[in-house]
Amino acid sequence: MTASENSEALSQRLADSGLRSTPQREVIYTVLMKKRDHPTADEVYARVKTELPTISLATVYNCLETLVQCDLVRAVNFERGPTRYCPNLRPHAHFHDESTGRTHDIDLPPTVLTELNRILPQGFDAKSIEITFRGQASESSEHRVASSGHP
Amino acid sequence: MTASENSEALSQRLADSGLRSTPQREVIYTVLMKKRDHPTADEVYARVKTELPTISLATVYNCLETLVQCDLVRAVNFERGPTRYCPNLRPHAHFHDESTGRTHDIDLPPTVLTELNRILPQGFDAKSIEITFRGQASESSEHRVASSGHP
DNA sequence: CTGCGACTTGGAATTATTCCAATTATCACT
DNA sequence: AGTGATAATTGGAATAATTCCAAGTCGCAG
Repeated sequence: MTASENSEALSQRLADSGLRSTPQREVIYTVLMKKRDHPTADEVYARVKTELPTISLATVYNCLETLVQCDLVRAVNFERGPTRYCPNLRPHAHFHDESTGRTHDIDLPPTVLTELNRILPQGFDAKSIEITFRGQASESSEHRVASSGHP
Repeated sequence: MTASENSEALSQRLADSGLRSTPQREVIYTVLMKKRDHPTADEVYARVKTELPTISLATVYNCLETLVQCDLVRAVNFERGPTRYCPNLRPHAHFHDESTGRTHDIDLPPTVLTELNRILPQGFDAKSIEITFRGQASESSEHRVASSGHP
């Protein structure tokens, strides 16, 4: 997918929600797509500033929230720390490597999702499931999945 | 399990970690066991104060952290909001009811856990898994599982 | 009974995020 | 092109949750 295709998809999605495509939203989305490493709002702010030096942190928060609303980005919360943002839209879990602090995306087979929904007692209707593994990932696993994280 | 048994278990666990059993720790643990509704630190603070009026919020945070370290309590983080605390030690997921704000514990069959571990690529070794459902729970599900939450 | 380390306390500091009021940009329509 | 109306951005102040820190207290080993 090319950059302009992304941008197209972005403005389309925004338009669908009755929202405008702005330079700020575009750059923020591009930044997320370019380095898919679950950055915090602060980190996004730092990266975006090289391209839009006058952008404000408030705008970064606003735009990220907007992207989340449009289902273009997922907000991810690990224990305590700040919210992180992830442009991977396929159903996936997160593996949080406790020794490196990095976060890896783990694809979720649909069978697992249906299996999980089965454990819900009657009357519970889940709209979304969030799964987080915590542990260690070996050196060699480094390049096996979409990944990366906060150094 | 009686109150004194709980207290016994508590001081035992603490001792195992080379820590002392203190009134503050005991009351906080008791409070969590009595109303198992995933309270925040603030809520715990409020409840504990009726018994120990001079306790400080810092101590509540310290003690909760201690209990988490000793594996007597689990810290639970839903998106953004403050950390909540849960004395249910059996493997379980959380169901977050978006309309009431309540949190329900959902028991996890061991088969599901092994299934989940199977989706991890080689080299990933998970020490823990956290699962959160988000959605709606119907009226009738109210009393089917251990539950409750922030009103 | 005394000293040492563990524990608690209050308040200050930090961090992440949200709020708000004032601009600025963009669109729809003339 | 001009003009409102509406949406978006901005900076700074405000809030919320948590952590930090220095001082005081407690309890047990010697």
